[in-house]
Amino acid sequence: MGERIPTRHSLALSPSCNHCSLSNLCLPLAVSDGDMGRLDEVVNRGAVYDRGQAIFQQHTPFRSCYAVRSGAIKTSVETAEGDYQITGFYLPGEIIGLDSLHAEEYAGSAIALERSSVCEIPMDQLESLSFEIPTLQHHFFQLMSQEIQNGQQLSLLLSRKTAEERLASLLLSLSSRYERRQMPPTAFRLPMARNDIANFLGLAVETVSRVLTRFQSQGLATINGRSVESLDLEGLHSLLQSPGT
Amino acid sequence: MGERIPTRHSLALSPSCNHCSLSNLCLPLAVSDGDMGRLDEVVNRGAVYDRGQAIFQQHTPFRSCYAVRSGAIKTSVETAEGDYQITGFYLPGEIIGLDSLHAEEYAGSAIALERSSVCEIPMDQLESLSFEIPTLQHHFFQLMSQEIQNGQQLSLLLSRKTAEERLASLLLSLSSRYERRQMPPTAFRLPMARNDIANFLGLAVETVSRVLTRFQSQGLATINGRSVESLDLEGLHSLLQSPGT
DNA sequence: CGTGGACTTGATCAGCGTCAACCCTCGTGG
DNA sequence: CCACGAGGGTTGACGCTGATCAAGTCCACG
Repeated sequence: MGERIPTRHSLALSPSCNHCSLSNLCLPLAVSDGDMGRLDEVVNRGAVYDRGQAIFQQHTPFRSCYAVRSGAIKTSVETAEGDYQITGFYLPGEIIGLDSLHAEEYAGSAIALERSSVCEIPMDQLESLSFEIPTLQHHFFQLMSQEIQNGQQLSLLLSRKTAEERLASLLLSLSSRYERRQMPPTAFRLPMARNDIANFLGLAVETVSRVLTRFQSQGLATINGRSVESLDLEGLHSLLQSPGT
Repeated sequence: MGERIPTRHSLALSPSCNHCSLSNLCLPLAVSDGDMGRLDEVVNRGAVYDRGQAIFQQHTPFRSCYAVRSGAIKTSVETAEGDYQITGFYLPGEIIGLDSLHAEEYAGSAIALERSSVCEIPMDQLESLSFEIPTLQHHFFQLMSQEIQNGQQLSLLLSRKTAEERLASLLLSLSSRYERRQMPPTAFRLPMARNDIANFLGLAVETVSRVLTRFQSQGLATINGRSVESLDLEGLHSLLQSPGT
């Protein structure tokens, strides 16, 4: 259990953001080579979390955002009334915690879906740094506004789409994100449980299960537990066109 | 139609953000008196839009965010497939357009729900200015992360709440926001049509109508068209407690 | 005073949630 | 090595919430 296993892809020991294999997805893409040293001083690289462990928890003091380095993370918010909503799934190169920047406490929790490593970005230091590196401030504005848009897309999906469309959207989103990470877009492992998918998409677990088997029988994908194969990207896309107009 | 009517509350001619009656809600709260002049140079104050007019439109070149000065604004996104989702209602002192900061084009549209005036904030200038005024950059980070959280709350509402809970949430949100603006929290006018409410909350217009009349018959509010009176804040709040635990 | 859009009300219907049973997989321990 | 149990996943039957369709009313406007 507590054994130390080197993270795969040998990410673990990379001494600088500069040499990280994710440098074209992550913060480094906003920082010139000359300023990279400054970034390295601020970022704490490579903490590892096991499946189920929390990177941070709602209502604890806010310190840092985190860049996902390997694995996969889910973020969620919980209301006083006990409703629980997963707000996103994050893959390597993506940043979590941006929704808490304005507060003293984390606005939500982040849990590792599988053994994952993350890089800590202490935000007080980063904020100072971004006074000196204009492109960095600009990049954070971009990241956050992108995050707002993702939320809007999610809202749209939750209020207007059918169960099939929701699942199709999720599969296509994962597919394209894996593709950007040089991984096969039509065959991958789902890092999250059916439960998580259901919660994220605002459906019941049973519905998720049913729709996925329906996809299977329609030849849109081969799905076995968490493994997805031969995704029919075209077919899924055509599900999203509402028959309007 | 083209007649010039002075905006109410005599906001129209205020020469500086400093003297604006919204200065404790809007950008000025992040700027010291000494720096206020710099802010004034950047902000274009007081353009007026009639009901139905667009402050900006999706897919047009992004230039500026806008602070609502009087009236009320709705923002929305439209997908390629023709789905249309209202993403928020904005009251005086609130900022619109933050979701587009990262892009060349506006990610959504903003439409005046009633005759409204807004102050334009050209973002290239503001971004430069925020290098020099640390509290301003910080404030924008805060605004944006608040906006992300609003989106998460909306997602939660759309995926977990019943029609009654959604309406109750909206009424309570408006109520508390009016209160912060020194207006009565239990009696106000709804600036938006039933259609807009329905779209925003992911319901059919008919459902909105039915639920509102049900509220009325339960004594939770007196609702007549767009006028809301004697809101029972306690009662509405108790609707939100899911009977869990 | 008349017209069109916003709003309400009623009847019907279906998508998806809920409840319940079952299965499959994998890790644990005898 | 196998038995067991627990958690995740699938499948089926049923009912409810809210969408849809269809009239009808109210109101603001010209």
